[in-house]
Amino acid sequence: MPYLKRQASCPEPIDCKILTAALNLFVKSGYHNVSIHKIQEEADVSIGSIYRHFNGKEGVAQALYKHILNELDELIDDVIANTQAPAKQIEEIIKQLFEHTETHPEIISYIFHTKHVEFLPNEPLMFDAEPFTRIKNIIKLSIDSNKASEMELQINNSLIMGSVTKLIQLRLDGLAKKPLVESLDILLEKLWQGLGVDLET
Amino acid sequence: MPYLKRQASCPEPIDCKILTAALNLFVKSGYHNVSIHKIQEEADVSIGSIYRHFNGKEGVAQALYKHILNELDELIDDVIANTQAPAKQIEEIIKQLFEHTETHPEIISYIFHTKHVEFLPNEPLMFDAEPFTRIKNIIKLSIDSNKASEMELQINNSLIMGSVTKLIQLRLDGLAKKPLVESLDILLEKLWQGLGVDLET
DNA sequence: TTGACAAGAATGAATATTCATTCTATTTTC
DNA sequence: GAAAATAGAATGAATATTCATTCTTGTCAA
Repeated sequence: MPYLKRQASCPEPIDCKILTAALNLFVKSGYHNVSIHKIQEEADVSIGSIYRHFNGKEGVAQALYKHILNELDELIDDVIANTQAPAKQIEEIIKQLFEHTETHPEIISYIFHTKHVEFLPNEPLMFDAEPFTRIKNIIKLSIDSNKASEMELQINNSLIMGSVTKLIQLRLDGLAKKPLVESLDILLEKLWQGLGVDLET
Repeated sequence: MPYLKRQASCPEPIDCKILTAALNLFVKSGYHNVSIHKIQEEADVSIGSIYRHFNGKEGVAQALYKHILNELDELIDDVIANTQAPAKQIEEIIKQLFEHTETHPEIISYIFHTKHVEFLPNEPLMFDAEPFTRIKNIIKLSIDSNKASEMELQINNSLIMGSVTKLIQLRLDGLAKKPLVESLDILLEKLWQGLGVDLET
């Protein structure tokens, strides 16, 4: 099973094999271009097992989705636990995302480069999911927003998460030559400047 | 003898009917969830015609893609013809995109809310397509970039196009309550501020 | 003006294929 | 040895594509 943090243990359990295989295939070809049979082949398990564990293809995609959102949520927990100022928390979250783009591109791709609605119609839109609403809140806190309207909050959020998402996608598509962490400082400088945030480092 | 006016002649040409139907269906359900038969039904033409005109489902999607990229290209032509300063050109392009999001949401959605690689594997990545490389160039011109590195240009581009894309997607998903044009001024202010661009209006 | 004829556009039933799912047999685990 | 897990061949529903036929339109001879 793909973990953001932990290493998978030695005798890989069958459901982890399935999820790992599915993740790789989904990311490479897109959900609809991947058949159960391909997953079965790649994971080196039987079709029966896939049905027993996940009750079919959509079940696999859904389990993956929830698993990864969970890990993202834990990542945010960690950042919050170890960082004080909201603005610093945002910086750290972005940094972590950029790093994971290098070390776990499939996971990041499944989050940031996939249109889940097209195969998980019953899941809430991703940016309504827990980790992203939390990020939105931290952004709100990090910017002096006494008199900020709903609309302005949305713009701030779009500036930060929009540019981060765009960079991640460029990198995943091979259009960004260097690891994103190298862009981090410049990006943050421009972001905070645009948003009028003063950081007393 | 008085006679009823003939049915309005000039019936919509068949390939337009097909493209319009396909666009609506693709945007609503996603390419892979739309069958040729649904297109046939929605367009009120025969399956044979779809094959005659576009040689199948993928052909329809491809024709749509090229058609829409073309229109976007023309939009940029217009803006360039009527606006001097690059920064103003960018502003106008963003404004047009925001307006089109209200008046032609399907078209904008097909551009900004679709993963084309998953069904048009032979088309270049969208942000490598003509209109977007042109936008990238205008952005480059609009920002004093004598000493700007490749990386910095990419960050600038991500800030602008990333936030614009994000806002458009929010609006298309119904998560932005008001038309985006109302956000335009604030967005531009923050963008230029972040990018260090002075506008002598 | 009329009717015969040709060219090509449109039709949609029939076909071929793909692929998710089911089901029974087999193996493993405790 | 019972229960749980795994296997993968068989099934059939969904769906892309083909193609023989019908319809439309334009041309030209009588």
